[in-house]
Amino acid sequence: MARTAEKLDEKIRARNIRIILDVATDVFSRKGFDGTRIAEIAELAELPKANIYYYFSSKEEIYSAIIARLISGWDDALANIRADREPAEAFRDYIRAKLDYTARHPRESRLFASEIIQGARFLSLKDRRHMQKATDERAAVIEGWIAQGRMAAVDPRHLFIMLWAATQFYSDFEPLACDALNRKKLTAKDFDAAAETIVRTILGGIILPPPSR
Amino acid sequence: MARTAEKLDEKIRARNIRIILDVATDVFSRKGFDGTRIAEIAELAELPKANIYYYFSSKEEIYSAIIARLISGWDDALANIRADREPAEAFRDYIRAKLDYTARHPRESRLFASEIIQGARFLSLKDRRHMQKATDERAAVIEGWIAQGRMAAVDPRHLFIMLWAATQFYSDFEPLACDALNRKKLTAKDFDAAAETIVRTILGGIILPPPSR
DNA sequence: ATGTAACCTGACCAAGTCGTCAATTTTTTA
DNA sequence: TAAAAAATTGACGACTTGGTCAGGTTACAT
Repeated sequence: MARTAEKLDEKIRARNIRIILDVATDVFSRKGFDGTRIAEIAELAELPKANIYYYFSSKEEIYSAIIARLISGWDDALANIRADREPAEAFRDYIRAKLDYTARHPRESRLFASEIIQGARFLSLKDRRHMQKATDERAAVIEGWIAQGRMAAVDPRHLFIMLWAATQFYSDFEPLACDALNRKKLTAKDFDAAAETIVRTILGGIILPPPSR
Repeated sequence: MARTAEKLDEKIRARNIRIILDVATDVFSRKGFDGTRIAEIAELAELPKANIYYYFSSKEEIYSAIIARLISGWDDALANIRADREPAEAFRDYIRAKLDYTARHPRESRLFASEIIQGARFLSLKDRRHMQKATDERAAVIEGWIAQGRMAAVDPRHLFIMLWAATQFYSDFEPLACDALNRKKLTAKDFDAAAETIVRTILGGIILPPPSR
């Protein structure tokens, strides 16, 4: 019967596709699109190379599948920027959520970064539009806060870029972050300190008012 | 005579090497190390491929030469962080200098970023130590400012990471920046607005004090 | 049991890759 | 101008790559 067939079908397909995407994420994030060999993905997935091509018709298809999968992850963090929230708390939660996500998914983060650096060749127009729309909406929220006098009048789009950049950095450029912090590897504590610094700097600035009197 | 020989030697050698490094920077920055074909470098340099190998013994040698060349560029921006300066002005000038450099050398910036993302495979230990030392020295300056009560007590190393990340972003992730700002291409005005936003946000924070009274 | 659809895979290919080399031309020196 | 040094280059070879395919096996419905 079709139902049972589909079920097993799902099981084997789903399992293999999951494994392939999983190890492919790892390799792509370390070697980039061109540096990645299908043979290496096959090896790590413990499948013959031809079997990879049974599920995916090309290297690009695997790559695109990974990108499409990870974009939605950022939406959750962005959801913190809502008009009905207190700006300070919204930004704090956003920064923490974004850092948390990037700390938990460094490979996806790096893969995406390397894709953008090389010109966003495989980032679908749909995904780009989705991200643009998300940015537009949050920018509107921030402009509302500014109009209400609850925030300084900064360009919300550049502000987003700043936050995105600061949070991504720790995963994307981990070797640089390690050097800057004198670490062999980044720990959860380092991500906490990063959140602390970013939140404090963004919210309050770093320059103290001159001593009163 | 040796002097004359060296002179012409310099001319032809220097010229070809300059051309090769120049076009190689372009290709490497767009395609990454593995994606770059020596044949393409040769074509753009208008030299036969074998001639490239007359000056460089491998693809890696070209790549490393480029990296070594660009690191010194950042030192100039960092020079703004000096103990004898007013913190606010020092940071403003640093941010502007860094953004200016990255706007003028986007290819080098991207090449470096892609090198780091892929694990800093070819970044020499010497270069890494150099960057670490530069960070250490500026961190000490900032700690001095904090001790003097001229700055909020933020972790200077995370602060540097923030500034580095925010300034690099516009070149490294230009497609994302374009999407976020609704642009086809970034202009000098956009870099000005970026500097304005970063400086204002970092220095003063974005949260206004509650209206007095 | 048996037919069928899904799944698996070793062997293969055409296209491209980096890097080499021997032979030639150009430039410099004496 | 002749010898030497530097620069140039077409052709080539060993190797790797993404992708194909025909023929096999496994899982399942009936």
